[in-house]
Amino acid sequence: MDNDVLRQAPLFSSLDDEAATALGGSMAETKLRRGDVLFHEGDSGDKLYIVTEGKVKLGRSSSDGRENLLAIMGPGQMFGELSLFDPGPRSATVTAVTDASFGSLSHDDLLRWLDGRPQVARGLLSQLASRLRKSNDVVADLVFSDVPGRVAKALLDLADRFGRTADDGVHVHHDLTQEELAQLVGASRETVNKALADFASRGWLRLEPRSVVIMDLERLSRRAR
Amino acid sequence: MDNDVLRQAPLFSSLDDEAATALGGSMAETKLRRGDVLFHEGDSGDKLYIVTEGKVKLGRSSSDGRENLLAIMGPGQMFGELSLFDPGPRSATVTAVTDASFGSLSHDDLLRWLDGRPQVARGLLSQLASRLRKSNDVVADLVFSDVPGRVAKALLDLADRFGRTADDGVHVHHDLTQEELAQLVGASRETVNKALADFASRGWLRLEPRSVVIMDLERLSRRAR
DNA sequence: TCGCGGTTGTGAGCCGGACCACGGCTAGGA
DNA sequence: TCCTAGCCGTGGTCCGGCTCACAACCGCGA
Repeated sequence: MDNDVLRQAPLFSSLDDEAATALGGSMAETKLRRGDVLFHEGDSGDKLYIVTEGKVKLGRSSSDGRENLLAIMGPGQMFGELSLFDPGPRSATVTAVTDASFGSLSHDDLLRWLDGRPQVARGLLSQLASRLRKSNDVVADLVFSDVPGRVAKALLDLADRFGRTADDGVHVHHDLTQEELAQLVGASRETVNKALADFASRGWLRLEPRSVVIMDLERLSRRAR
Repeated sequence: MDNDVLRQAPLFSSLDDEAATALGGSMAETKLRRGDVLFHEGDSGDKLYIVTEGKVKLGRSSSDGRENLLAIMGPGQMFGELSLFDPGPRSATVTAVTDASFGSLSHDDLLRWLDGRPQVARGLLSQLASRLRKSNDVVADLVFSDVPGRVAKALLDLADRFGRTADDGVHVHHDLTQEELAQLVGASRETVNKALADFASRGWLRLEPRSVVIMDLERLSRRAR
């Protein structure tokens, strides 16, 4: 396993080298191609995954087939922890949006790890707490903001995590289709497209396939609030 | 502190008597009257609270003053844990919906407790995981369901936690005004009122002030999905 | 007893955004 | 090289739900 990437994960950042190496040793590696599904909502399974390369989407679908994305996860981020501590089927489907690889850890291995190392438990708790805070923020956005506002916020979040600053703006290769972006903000593809077109016509950003270049972070942030 | 109520809290249910008594000993007690605020969104503070009596609402408000309720908490339920593990200001305002009392535990006391007792850490993790799962469900409902559907779901949840079954139906003294119910499901007071009136006219429930009697759980559940 | 603030019931009008229907564009496979 | 499948851009229509407006009601304190 690639220790450097593991160390990016908030969960492991506080571990000393020996501990990180030992934990890395008990992890298995998985690889996926764009579009491949790692597991489906409703599946059983108790593995925890950490993205080492690429991006995945966590999604759920309604009874009539519509989709909603809970999150996009990139290198260093962790998912699947719900099934570890709140037993039950997987609550979301995980699909690769780019070719991607992961380290995985089983329930048993992790629990063995937890008992001796209170700082790992502390790390997991703060990880979950921060996820919960974010999820509550998403709820507030759905209630308070309109679609353009939510699109702006999503772009800023993606820029924060995946953006590279250049002299013509922040390049964000989010790797999402507008359809996926729409599912992420809980809106229709058409409405999201119109919001993006509007932002572009104001000169706040430039659209590229599966990618945007943000030219005016300031105004975009204001629109997000 | 009242040990019996503490034992209802999932967090403490697995503790033996000695441990529960010891933890109870380090807790302080707080009481509030209906309408009183325990703390505001944005306040600093690192206390964890457990409701021993009554109900509270956790809410956040938008910049333009509108409100949104994240949850209603009753006896045995815990809140304020976010500030424990994800340092930062309180993310919601907590207000008493009925006269209420709480036990509280400080950050330091809890951490002292955590180190020696892996099963408490396990309990906290599963508590947070379950909260996260619920929060994700709320997001899905906001995206997929219409207002009557969300109202039905909220009533069923309240019935599950606070309802008493009698021969004329399940009596749910939720203690919420229709305004508060509306904030809980992310809709306007008027729309919620119309949804309730519609359910009542179909004979699924009977409306009473700050309370409902559910007469047809079956159909209400179907409407919720 | 009489207001009076907070709550509940209900109608009218308007608007954001979903849904539908295209047409153009691009990339990848035969 | 063309053909096809997925994307992307953009109009038109319609409807759920928000806002506004007002009336009835209930309990409570002066």
